[in-house]
Amino acid sequence: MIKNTLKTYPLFSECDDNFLESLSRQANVFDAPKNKVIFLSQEDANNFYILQKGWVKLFRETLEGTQAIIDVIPQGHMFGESCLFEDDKYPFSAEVIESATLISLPISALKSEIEQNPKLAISMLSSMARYRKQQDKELEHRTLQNTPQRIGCFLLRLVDQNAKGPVTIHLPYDKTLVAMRLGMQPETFSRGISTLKKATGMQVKGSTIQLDDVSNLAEYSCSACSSEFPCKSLKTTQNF
Amino acid sequence: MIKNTLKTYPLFSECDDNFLESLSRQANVFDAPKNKVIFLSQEDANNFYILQKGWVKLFRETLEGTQAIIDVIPQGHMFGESCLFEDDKYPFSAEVIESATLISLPISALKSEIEQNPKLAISMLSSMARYRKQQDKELEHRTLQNTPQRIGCFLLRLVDQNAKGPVTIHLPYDKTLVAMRLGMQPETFSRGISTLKKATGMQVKGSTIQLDDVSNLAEYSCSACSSEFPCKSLKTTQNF
DNA sequence: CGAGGGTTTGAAGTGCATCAAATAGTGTGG
DNA sequence: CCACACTATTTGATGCACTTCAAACCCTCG
Repeated sequence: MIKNTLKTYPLFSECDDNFLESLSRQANVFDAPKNKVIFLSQEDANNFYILQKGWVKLFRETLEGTQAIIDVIPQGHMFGESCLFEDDKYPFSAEVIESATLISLPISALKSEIEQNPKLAISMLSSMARYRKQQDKELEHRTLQNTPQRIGCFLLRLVDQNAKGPVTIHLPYDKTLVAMRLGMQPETFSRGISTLKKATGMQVKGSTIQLDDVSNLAEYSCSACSSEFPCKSLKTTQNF
Repeated sequence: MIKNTLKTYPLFSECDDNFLESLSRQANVFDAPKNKVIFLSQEDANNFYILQKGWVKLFRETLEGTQAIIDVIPQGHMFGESCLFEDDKYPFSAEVIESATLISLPISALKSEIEQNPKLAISMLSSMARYRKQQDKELEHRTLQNTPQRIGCFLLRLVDQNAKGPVTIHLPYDKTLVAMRLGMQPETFSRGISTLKKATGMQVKGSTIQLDDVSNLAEYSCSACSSEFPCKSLKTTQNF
């Protein structure tokens, strides 16, 4: 039941049943295989999406074809809702990178409800503020951290921030994509990982990483960041 | 009259006189000299500010003291309002870099009005969406453009996007600060400018730059960007 | 005029990208 | 279950871009 799914989202927590009812009637659930393009940058933005399963990357590319990964969307998150108050074109392209199940929802419905329901507007504001903070941090990292540190920081965001003792991390998707996501080449990522191994004693096997203790890694990565380790300001919970 | 100043802001355009009246009674206008710190990162966020005159930089720093410039605020813009829906701490520090006149306004007043006035909430959403788009672009530039291109892009944003023929650009503040703002060293900035001179034939004298035509520069810089020149998605008008 | 900050220039080093090739890993059909 | 094909990842070698350190230059302002 889509309505119940919607209800679990903080963004919709303050919405009444009527609206959710009507929204779910306009919803469209579909599967999409790897490499399927959901929408292209500059297309008319009619829908936003909830990613129920799989992974989706958001990106832009230059005329020469070089890509900049804007974000990689994890299961359970929304995307494409951001163009709400812009020019009604998607500001980036979206492509499935791990076969996915998606719900598409009309932006127009969200927009009109926001205009009528102040609580939804507030939720939307919170959600955007949260996102903004992350982006902000991302930019800082590009300025202050070198590549191994950025990788370390990425890994730390994948673990429970309060974990004590040994932890196991699974890279959520391709190393190549992680590299792009962090704004570096795959080769650089690979070398960065080995630097981290030497510097922090972490164990790597395929896409599984073991740490005796997060503190080594935290110290290594967070020394070049404005916030110290238990890094509240970063994506730890659901965004929307 | 502060109320009238407030009225000129798109953010407040939909607000009624009562609110603006009460807001301006809580306003505090003051001058601040260069290097004056307005607030520090992580301080309790009680006020947001309108910069009537001068320049203010927003930044964060690591324990070691390296700074990352988040943004440089031009005359007429607001700052500090972004923490509205966060943890009520400023996420960055603010410092005057060109002697300034500021209006401080209580965040609490804005917050409660947003909760009551859906139109204000919508304005706020638009404003955040606009900002988000810029940040987004900024991040892309760090990924795709090299330093001279980034400088060129910065210069292009200072000219009328539809200008034909020769244009004169004045750097709005210190070259050193421009460099930091673009995430590079002053030396790199200086060398980047000479590269641009050679590549596009622009004339530089102190902080004044002359171009016979923007098209050369646009071609040089925008080839490594996902959007082409008359670059709508970037800061050209007032943000808030 | 002289002091001090901003800016440029030079020389050297580092980090990341690029190109090329080897290796590991995965899925396929036989 | 193996061999092959294909892709992801690692490794090596090299080059360029940016930083760093140092010094000169320039400009402004008392």
